[in-house]
Amino acid sequence: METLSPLTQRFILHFGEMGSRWGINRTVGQMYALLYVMGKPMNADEIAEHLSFSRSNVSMGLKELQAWRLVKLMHKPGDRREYFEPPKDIWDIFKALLEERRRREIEPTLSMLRDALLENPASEEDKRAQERMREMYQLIELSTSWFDDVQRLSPETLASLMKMGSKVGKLLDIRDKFRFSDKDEQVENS
Amino acid sequence: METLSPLTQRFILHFGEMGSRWGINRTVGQMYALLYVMGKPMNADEIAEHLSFSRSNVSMGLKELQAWRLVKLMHKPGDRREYFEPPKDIWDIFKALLEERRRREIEPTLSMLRDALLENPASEEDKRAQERMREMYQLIELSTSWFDDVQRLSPETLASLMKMGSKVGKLLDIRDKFRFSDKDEQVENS
DNA sequence: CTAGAATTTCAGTAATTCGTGAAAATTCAG
DNA sequence: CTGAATTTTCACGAATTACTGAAATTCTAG
Repeated sequence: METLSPLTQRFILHFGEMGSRWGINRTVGQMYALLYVMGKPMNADEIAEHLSFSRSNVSMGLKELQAWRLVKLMHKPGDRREYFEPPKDIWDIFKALLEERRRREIEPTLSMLRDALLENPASEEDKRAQERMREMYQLIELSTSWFDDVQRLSPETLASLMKMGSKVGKLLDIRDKFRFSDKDEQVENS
Repeated sequence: METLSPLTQRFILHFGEMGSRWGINRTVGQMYALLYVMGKPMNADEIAEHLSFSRSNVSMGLKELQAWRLVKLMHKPGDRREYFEPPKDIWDIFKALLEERRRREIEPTLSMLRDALLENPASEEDKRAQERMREMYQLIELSTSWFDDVQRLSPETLASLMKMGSKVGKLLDIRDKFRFSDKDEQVENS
């Protein structure tokens, strides 16, 4: 850690602290921050060296970062060791993060709700419970499938979409002018 | 817990398990699930009773849920105890969740990055580090301010936006056509 | 193949987080 | 005011999670 500039150190320490809030642990957060800020491939020993972690901890951490697809494994010619680096395009990082989070935090709930909704209610209490669950299911389903769709957009389109901000709402009005008299062509198709 | 139907129990237990992934703990997750699925205001003793938690744990948990704005405090006339219930509109829950998460998980990083970027680089290493930080800053800034904007939309607009999915991208093309021409005269030929 | 270089596994300890009960504080009806 | 009802605080043991070093495994140059 003393091998790094104060600026870099602060960055890394911050990611360590935040790590817990993000569902990864402190050391994994620091490892990611190091790789990100250095912006060049590093091997496990270098990481362990810079951060003064045990070699085995680094190994674990890198495995986790790979599971999150936040780092990629690569090799240098003539060097047997494995090198790691974050995706160069920050949008890829962003997407990986959202996607993985969805897989871990949303998907299991969705499938649990699906199951619960299939069951037939044994009581009035169950009926009402299922009603609540259905609301939840529909919202999650809607927002994740929206997310799927949007994720397929190119970074550029995505960026300009975001830059528009709430003006996107106004676009809906414009779009409505195109709607002519087609019945089911309203929201689903355009 | 035995006072609840099996269906409800499963729902609650699931939220307990997921709790950890969501950055809240098991018991808080269960408390929320109970309140959500019952769909009616409950007081702390009732919650402790149903879930067999200590009264003090329920008190802590409710405080945390309030901090997340996932439950509201209310009173029943002629009853001194405090009752809790989740917001009735599920969109409000959704927004509260996103907003709070942003406040806790994003905001601190944003401000750390702002600070780091103000500093003037002491070395080439710092220059490159700042460059990486700037990329990150811009992405986060862009997506959170977008989120701010979108959050202001009405639930209906938001819902139809989501239902459009990636077709929103196509709208951008339409919009571009307007940008380079006059106004509503374009409408007829599409 | 083999030897050593590189990585992973894992058992054990350290550190953190959780949940409880007892006690303190707050609230409000009378 | 008073005191009973209600809620909150907090220290402590229980449970979970994180990190390490040693040993095992995998890999590849020769």
